[in-house]
Amino acid sequence: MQSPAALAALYRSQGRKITPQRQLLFQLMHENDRHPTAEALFEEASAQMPGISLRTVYQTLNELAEMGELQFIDIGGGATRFDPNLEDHHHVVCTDCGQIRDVHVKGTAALRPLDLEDFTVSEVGVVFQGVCSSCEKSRAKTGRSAHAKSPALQAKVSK
Amino acid sequence: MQSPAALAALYRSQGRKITPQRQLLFQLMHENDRHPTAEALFEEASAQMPGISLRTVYQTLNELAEMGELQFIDIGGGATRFDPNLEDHHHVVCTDCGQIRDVHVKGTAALRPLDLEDFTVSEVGVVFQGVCSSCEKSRAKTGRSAHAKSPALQAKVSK
DNA sequence: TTCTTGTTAGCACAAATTGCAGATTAGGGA
DNA sequence: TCCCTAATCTGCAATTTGTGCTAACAAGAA
Repeated sequence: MQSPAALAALYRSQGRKITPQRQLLFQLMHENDRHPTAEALFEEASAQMPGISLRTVYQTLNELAEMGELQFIDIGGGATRFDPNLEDHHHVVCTDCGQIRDVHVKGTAALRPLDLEDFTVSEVGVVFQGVCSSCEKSRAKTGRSAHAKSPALQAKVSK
Repeated sequence: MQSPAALAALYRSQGRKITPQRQLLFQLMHENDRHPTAEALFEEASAQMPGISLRTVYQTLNELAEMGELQFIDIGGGATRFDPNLEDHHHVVCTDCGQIRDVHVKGTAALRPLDLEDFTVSEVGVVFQGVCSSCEKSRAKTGRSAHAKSPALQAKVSK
């Protein structure tokens, strides 16, 4: 997404108001590359602006998504996460801790869906699943294997 | 996933019981390639076995997933969908109606994540987004554009 | 038949997100 | 600067999706 200032200008140009809540959220999102959930962002925001409503966070995220300034990513695991990175990129998910990282991927242009008729493809998303190094380490210690469970259980694990 | 008969044998070999509810669900899942949600499957099942519990559907799906007989897919849009197709395949999502289709994809082996250190990749998933032909048609008629909205709204749209 | 163990059904409950309505406030205009 | 009004924010109820718990059940073993 764009800088907080640019977003403010964009908002103003659409007759929307620049409230302190929005400014704070623009700021927090702009400097965040960890794909937080609405809840997580709400907590960060609350620290700086006690009293801000979770409802407002959701509302602002939805606005920004509609304006194309961020995208939602939903790779399993309960809550929707948002991604302010507008570059052409993809994601890596640790099946152990649920962490999501951005990656640039080479070779996506060569991907060819076979037997796909009657469908106009506009976008391609690639998700790599695996284990991050810190989970790898703790797994080696405890000797436990990946705890892939039901969707909801994964959600809990990923917190 | 395997045939209903094979599943029954597998269940039996694990000391699990073959109840009428399970038999019905095996059947329905086996012949379904539309990636239904638990709710959708519940409705199909209810038609043939009034009184079956949604709880039982969830339970059976979770069992099968644990046994590796089906996988959950979560491509945004509210409810988790399940996929009885165990072959190496990927998915196509219509951003208009939410329909999910299976596709085989050529070129995944050549995908290379760049700048990805400290991570052991074990699986790669590819999702193509676009518009299916029937949505394309109705869109042409009504002249409306894709209604990509908030995650929850997409969920509703996809029903 | 009776016991044992795995299952089902149903309801309460939890998490994530939205709908609604009344209280507030940003910002343009007098 | 002050005022007015549409846009916002908040809090809470409601919704959706899925799980925990437990009493009633069912089927095979003893």
